[in-house]
Amino acid sequence: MARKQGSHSDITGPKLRKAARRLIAQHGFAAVSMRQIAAEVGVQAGALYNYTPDKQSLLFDLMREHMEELLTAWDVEEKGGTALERLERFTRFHIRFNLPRADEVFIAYMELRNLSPQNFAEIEKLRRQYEAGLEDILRAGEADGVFAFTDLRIATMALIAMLTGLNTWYRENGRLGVAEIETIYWDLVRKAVAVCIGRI
Amino acid sequence: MARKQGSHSDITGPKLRKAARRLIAQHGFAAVSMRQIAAEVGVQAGALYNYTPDKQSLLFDLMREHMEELLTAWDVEEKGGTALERLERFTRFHIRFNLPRADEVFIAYMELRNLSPQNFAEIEKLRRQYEAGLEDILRAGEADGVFAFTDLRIATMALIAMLTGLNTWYRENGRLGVAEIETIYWDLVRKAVAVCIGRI
DNA sequence: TTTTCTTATGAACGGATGTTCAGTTAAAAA
DNA sequence: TTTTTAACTGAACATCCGTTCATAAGAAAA
Repeated sequence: MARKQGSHSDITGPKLRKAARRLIAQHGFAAVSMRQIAAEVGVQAGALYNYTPDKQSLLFDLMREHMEELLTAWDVEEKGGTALERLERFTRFHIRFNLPRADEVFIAYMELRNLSPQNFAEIEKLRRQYEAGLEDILRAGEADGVFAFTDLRIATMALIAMLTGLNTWYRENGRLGVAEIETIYWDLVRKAVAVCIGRI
Repeated sequence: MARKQGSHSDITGPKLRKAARRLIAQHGFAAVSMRQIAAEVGVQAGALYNYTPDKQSLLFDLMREHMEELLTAWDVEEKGGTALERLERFTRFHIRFNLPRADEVFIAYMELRNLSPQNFAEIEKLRRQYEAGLEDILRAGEADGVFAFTDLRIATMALIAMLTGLNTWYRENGRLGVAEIETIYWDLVRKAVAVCIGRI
């Protein structure tokens, strides 16, 4: 036996990425074998090498793809308005983009250590680019006197960690819908960095 | 050759835990072999099985040990005072406890999926116990009218994610000392949940 | 239809994996 | 000192790993 009926790279390629994404998110990159992925695709292990030069590239491509989608989607968002409006837009965007991509986000955060040094550097660059988007907003707000925090870099990282942490406990069909969650988080984010006059 | 000079279970035991902690944090549980761990201990792979029944138990014991140390240390902290004082104590405790335990925290968050189902359930129980500590404080503060948030559970998870995220970027000998970081984070935490009167 | 290109198989490669165990030697107890 | 116990070796087990490749067969082009 050799080539199967109906087989086509436009079908097998996406199948491979999907299977790899799911299995790596569930068990971890190192714990998943090429044979397991091949089985989920419905193909022998050797066939995967028509689509990726090696296992490492498979992981790297998944992560780069995700990060580039993230940056592209953020680029498309409206950019103007007050710092407060921009921060709300970032918060809602981050949640709306990440929530339906549980596996991708999980991999992007958990499998960094399984990247080769140069691949790691490239992903890290993309990630810093995204963080810079939030940092710019916070900086602008501080200059305008509407935001107040002790340290810009820490505030940036703290907010991103808070938002991304959502992915660790959110489950579809849970108690709250995405729109509600967005609003709840926006409330926390806004207050954390907003200038606050009055009690406390 | 067999038993080595100076060998003793009181020495090799801790050495094993330390080596396992470091290697698993660096490369991931699945990516680290018993032979690698043994090499770092300075022993053959077979010798490790005097200290752990299998690889899975090694991971589980590391995680349980960490979680129990965390809960014990938190139990010892003072419990009284206003909700605001209690929240500050929790914030500073969390940072002070977790920062010097980068490897343990990393493992506790990243390797959950490599636990067997019953081991996972046990670790999850301990983690929820810790989260309940913060949740109680937030609930008390809300009842007293000093804290305000839309959803108690989300506020709890958001704050923990924000605090724990610190471990992903903090480096010893960095720009800021632990005391400063504590204060900066306490500022963010306090504002995020505090009742706020005035602008914004 | 015939030819060419794509997409797969399945066996094979060397090496790594977790774990077991009989045997050996150092340390502790008698 | 002799005996017992604790700690470790080194080889072996079956199995899995990522990757390569000659080969086969379906799909597309001629």
